[in-house]
This record gives sequence, structure tokens and C-alpha cells, in this order.
Amino acid sequence: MYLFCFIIIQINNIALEERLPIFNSAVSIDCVLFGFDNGELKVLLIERNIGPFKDWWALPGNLVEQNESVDQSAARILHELTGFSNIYVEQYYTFGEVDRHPQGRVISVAYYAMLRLAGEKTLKPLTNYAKNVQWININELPKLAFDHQHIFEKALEKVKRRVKHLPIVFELLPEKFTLTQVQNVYELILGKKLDKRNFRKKILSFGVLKELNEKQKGVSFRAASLYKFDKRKYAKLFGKEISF
Amino acid sequence: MYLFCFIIIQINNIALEERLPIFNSAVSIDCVLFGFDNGELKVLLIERNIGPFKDWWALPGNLVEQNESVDQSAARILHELTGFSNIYVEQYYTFGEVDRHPQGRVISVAYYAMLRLAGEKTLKPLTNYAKNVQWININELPKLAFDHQHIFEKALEKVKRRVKHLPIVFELLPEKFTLTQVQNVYELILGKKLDKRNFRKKILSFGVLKELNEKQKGVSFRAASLYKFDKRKYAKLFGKEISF
DNA sequence: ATATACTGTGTATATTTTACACTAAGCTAA
DNA sequence: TTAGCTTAGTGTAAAATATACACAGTATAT
Repeated sequence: MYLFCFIIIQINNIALEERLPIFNSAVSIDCVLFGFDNGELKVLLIERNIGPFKDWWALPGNLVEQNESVDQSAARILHELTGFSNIYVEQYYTFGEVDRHPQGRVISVAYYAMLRLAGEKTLKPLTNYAKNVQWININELPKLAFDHQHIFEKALEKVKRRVKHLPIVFELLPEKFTLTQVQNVYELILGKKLDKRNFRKKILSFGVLKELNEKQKGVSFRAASLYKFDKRKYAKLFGKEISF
Repeated sequence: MYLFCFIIIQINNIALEERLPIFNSAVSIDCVLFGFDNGELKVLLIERNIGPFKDWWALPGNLVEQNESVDQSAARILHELTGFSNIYVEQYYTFGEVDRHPQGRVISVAYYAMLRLAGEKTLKPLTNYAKNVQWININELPKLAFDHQHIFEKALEKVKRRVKHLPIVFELLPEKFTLTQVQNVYELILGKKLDKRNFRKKILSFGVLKELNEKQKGVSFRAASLYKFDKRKYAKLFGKEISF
């Protein structure tokens, strides 16, 4: 591999002209965006429209731009694909193996993210690098480009730990939800069944859910009570962690 | 800020000649190296010998080189400063604010690390960017360069969490140690006193410590039993986490 | 021999976790 | 209107874990 880099930088009126060993890596972001829909836990994948790995499925990701922080970059990438701002994101690991990108040195900062899927509208890619965007069940992932399989697995590991201490599952649920739905999300993330009575006892004991005077609608059986997540009560816990 | 970048890359016999927007960031590593000595929890700081922040105290850190992964880079940086290989390191966060480095865009991958301080030899900097290297009590840190105060605080937060689930404190202790020393390290990291009887009950209940037929030496009071960490037993826990 | 400084130990109580099964409610279809 | 289906909603006992708490034993130094 040959690499020549000639750079002129002018910052704060200080002109530097150097052969810097600095600007020899690219930094990218990869996002593992989770969505909960219809009893399934899904992740947003794109079908790549450009090389390398053209036509492969991959995690949404892109290069970090000059004038944005890595957090902002993650938000931008998700916005471009989904049209939503204010998606819950959290950085969880940086993948920096030398050969993880076939075209050069690209270090990737990975985020997991959570999105409320209100009725699964089809997403239109607002970017040119994706020719297709789809929600795919986490248990039915296709072969992924780059080291994205690995990046995904690490995200799931991380989320498994985080849901035990942070109320992030509510980012996946609609504003009003039933306790069964909450349990359902936990079970999908943790990959195991939980006891209904014990689950309810525990989740209610945190005191961050508010029962509404409302019932589920449109179901062909007894309708369950609706709850919502009470951010103010959660804020009052004040660092005290919940522990699932 | 002006930035021009002309690059020729040749990889796998495919020559690319492009004006890439890619190589416009630097990636660095910062390490928060903890050491336990004489009842104090310390962190390794350098006094910078080059600008920016010349003469300031800072965390050890440097740019990631072309042919090394970020993990390898962390190991190299620590080796250059301490002379030790095989230091326990763990990546915990990547700091990517746009303006965190006064001379340009530098995204920094942060690691915390742990080193057994066997009698606090003076460290000779093997690098030219540090004119001084010192172990400094975590409660007596000087003002630090860049956003290193922030990076340090995040490391401590992370370590506080991790010690509750991973047996990393043994990386700080000598091969043979007393239970009081273990408790001491936990107390320093967590920043609070722990009950002696309950602590011992708990730490022994994990079954990863082996009591030796040996006593502490050179103390002017009753000598305590020595223990060592049993890696094989720990490995057998097999994913089952300890929970402090 | 005595003062000093730390080691090493047990128990009772409170809290948390786990295991476990049936009735109630609402809807549907005959 | 009734029978049948499906999910909602609920309590208790036993086990495991966490907490609070104090003193006698032992090595050393003087």
C-alpha cells in the first residue's frame, strides 16, 4: 500500500504546512438501529449501492465529516435513512482493526440506536449509497458486509447489559404500551422467557411507569391496561440505577 | 480552516487516484493507566514536551499508526512509557468532539489500563513527547491538557462499574496479596468504605481466590494470609459473571 | 510484660429473588 | 345466548442474598 499525503491546514490564523503523519485514517460511524414491531425485534439494514461490497447488506454507516462530532454524525446518518431526528443513540465501541476495510484504513465508531416503529412505514433512502433499506428480524440477518456481523453482535451484547440498568426499552415502545409488550421486548433482547408475575412485580417496583385510565384497543380478547414511561419520576431517581 | 488532501493509494493491485474526503481526521489513543501503590490509587501522567499544551500534564496518548490496530496502538503507547508489555487494557469510549484538539480534527479512542506497581521504579520516558512521567494520586490531579480531565473522569466511572462484574482489581495487585489489600483497592476505586466481614464473605464466595500457606512479611503487627487469583477457576465460571 | 495494630471470624434480620397456577374479562362464532 | 378461546391480572411461600454489627487472637516493638 502506498500512501502520500500533502496537507495545508490553516487554523485560528496559525498556518501550518507540514507533511503530517496525521491524516492517514478515515473515521466512520456504524449504527445498529433496533426497532420493535409486531412482536419482533428488528434491525435496520441497507443494501449497498456502491463499492466495496456493492449489493451486499450492511449496517447503516458513513464517514464522519469535518464539522460534526461523532455523536452528531451518528444522528445525521440515521436521519438521512429514516427521516427522524432525536433517535436515541449510544456509542458502544470503536472498531479499529487494520484490515477491516478493503480499501484502506477506516476506523469505525459504533452506535446502537432505538426507534419507535409506529406501523412500519416503508423507508425511502435519502442517501445515494443505499439502494434499499429494510427492517430485518435480528434472528434472520443475511450475510453482512465488512465486519458488520461482528459489530452487530457486540451491539446486541451491549444492549443486553444495558437494558438491565437503563430504561432504554421504552425507546422501542409506543408512547402507550401494555406490560406484556414491555415483557416481550425484554424477552427478545435477552433471548429468554421471563416469568410474568415476577416481571410485573419488578418493572412496577421501579416506580417509573404510570398506569393510564385506558385500555388497549383493537384486540380480539380482553384488553390490557396501558401504561406510559414517566420521565420525571425516572429523573428523580437521580443516578440511582434500576437493576433488572 | 483550509484543508487540501491529495492522495494516491494502491491496494491489492487496484490503483485509486482520487480526491478523497476520507483522510481528513486523525485518530489518537489516550490511556488512563491505573496503578495501586502503598495504599494509594494512582494514574500515570506525562508532562508534555511538545505543543500544543507544551509543559502541561496530560494522559499518555499518541496517534494511531498505519499498521497497527487501535488495541495495538494502546499497548504500544503504554510500552513506550513504562517498558512493560502485556499491560491489561480495555477500550471504553471514543471522544469525537470537533474542537477537542486545538490544531485540527483529532478523534481519540480511550483505554483504561491497569498495572502492578512493584515498588514504584522511576519510569524513564522512551518517547520524545514526554519530558516527565509520574504516578499521581487520583485525588490530586493537576489541571490536564485537552479534554483529558473529562476523559479521566469517564474512565473512573467506567472502572467503577466494571469492578463490580470483572475481576480487574487483581491486575493492580501483586501476585500474592492479602484480603485487606483487595478491599483497599475496591474502596479506593468505589470511593467508599466497605464492611470488612461482608467484603471477605463476598470476595471469597466467588471462588476465584486461592489461599496460600504463606503470610505477609515485613509488617510490625500480625501478618495476614496471602492469597492469589486463580485464573483457571475464573475461566471455569464461563461467562457467568461475578457480581460485586 | 505490655502496648500497639491489625487479623480473622458469626449471627440475626431484612431484603430480594425465585418458583409456581388459577380466575376474570372480553371477544368471536355458532 | 352461549360456549369457547385467548390473554389479563393476581399472591404466597421458600430460598438466596445483603446488611448490620463487635470482639478475641496474634505478631511485633519497646
